[in-house]
Amino acid sequence: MIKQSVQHTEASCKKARLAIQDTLDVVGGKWKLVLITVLRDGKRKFNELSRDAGISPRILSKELQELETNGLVHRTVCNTKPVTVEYSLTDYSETLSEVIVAMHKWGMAHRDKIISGH
Amino acid sequence: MIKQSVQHTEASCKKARLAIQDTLDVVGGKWKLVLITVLRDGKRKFNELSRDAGISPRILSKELQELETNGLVHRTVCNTKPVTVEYSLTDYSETLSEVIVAMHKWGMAHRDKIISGH
DNA sequence: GATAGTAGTTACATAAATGTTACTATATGA
DNA sequence: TCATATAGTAACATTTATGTAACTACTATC
Repeated sequence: MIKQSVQHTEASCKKARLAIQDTLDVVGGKWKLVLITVLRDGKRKFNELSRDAGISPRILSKELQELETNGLVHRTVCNTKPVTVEYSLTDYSETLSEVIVAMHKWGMAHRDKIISGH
Repeated sequence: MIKQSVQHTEASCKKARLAIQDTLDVVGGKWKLVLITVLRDGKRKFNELSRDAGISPRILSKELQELETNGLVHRTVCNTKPVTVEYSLTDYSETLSEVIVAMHKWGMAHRDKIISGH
């Protein structure tokens, strides 16, 4: 294996940090990735999400709006007796797969490491 | 390609969410991944990190302690004229590679998407 | 002895995130 | 008319994260 000589300017480093901060802005915080994980299992109604994720309506509403703004979640109003609203993942949210899988794997492995006592 | 029938209990979903929250606990927030990214470029002294990452000593100190606790960063006191302290990544921090690379890639792509107007 | 550099810490202040409770609006059926 | 269900929103409280400024302890050099 040959060690690549990577272009490594101060600017490129700054960009890397920005990219990571961008990702954290969109998907960081306590709930965003949790909601996405739940929705990967299938669409949910507002109250279902609230129950399934254990998140209060106020925060849920805010988080869903932000996810919608970033094109990750789609909101559908249904013509039901009392109006229901279904939230589902967009196709674009698929682009987050790698991130989610990587974080899932790492979280499991790290927990094992901690439990086994380093 | 065959669609796998994945074991998909409520418990396994809850675990997935926990794993992701674990990862966010260790590596989320405004600075942790930024510091790791900087340190991937090589070890730094305390003040260098403060300057390079644009983070105040108080927060830097706290973040470094947490990273050390989680086995991601190593702290070395050097026998220099005024004592200096070098911070570097541990071997264990390598396990975060996938997460970091995935977040880096996604952040860049998402920024491009936003700039190009969806 | 005074000054300056390194690595922090302390006390204080502010900002951001999250939580709790109660409420609105709409509609259905008892 | 009253109770119930859905999807939120509003007002308020609390907790957590982050920032700022000044300070300590140690040592070397002027």
